[in-house]
Amino acid sequence: MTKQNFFNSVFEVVKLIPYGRVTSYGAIAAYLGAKSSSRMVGWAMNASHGLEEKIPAHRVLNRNGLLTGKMHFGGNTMQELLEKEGIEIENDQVKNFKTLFWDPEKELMKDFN
DNA sequence: GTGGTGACGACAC
DNA sequence: GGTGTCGCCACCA
Repeated sequence: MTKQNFFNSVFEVVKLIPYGRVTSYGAIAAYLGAKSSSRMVGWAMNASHGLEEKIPAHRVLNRNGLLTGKMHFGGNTMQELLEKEGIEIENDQVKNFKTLFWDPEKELMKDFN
């Protein structure tokens, strides 16, 4: 629980995203208590590039389930990774996003109970 | 210390 | 409903 920095906390949450599930920047931001600062989540993802830790940033999408950051993965890497996990992508957007959506606050709180 | 920037979100038009 | 604008806060130059 090295909550040294904001984006470090983001990594902790992102790494908790289960296989074949996705979440949104806003959800993570809200979990960290800064839903208004969803940009910071994306900024944290930017830092995940050079990290040794394997951050499944491809599972983090924007509020619409759109693969906003696929360009940062390089081409369609992000989409291929999601499809490899059984997630259907259509027009750079996750199908059944509402179903595959993984809310950290909800899921983690359920785990505590 | 100040200013600019950003893988977003919400609201206004 | 699509587009434009503001806000939000951490990080870098």
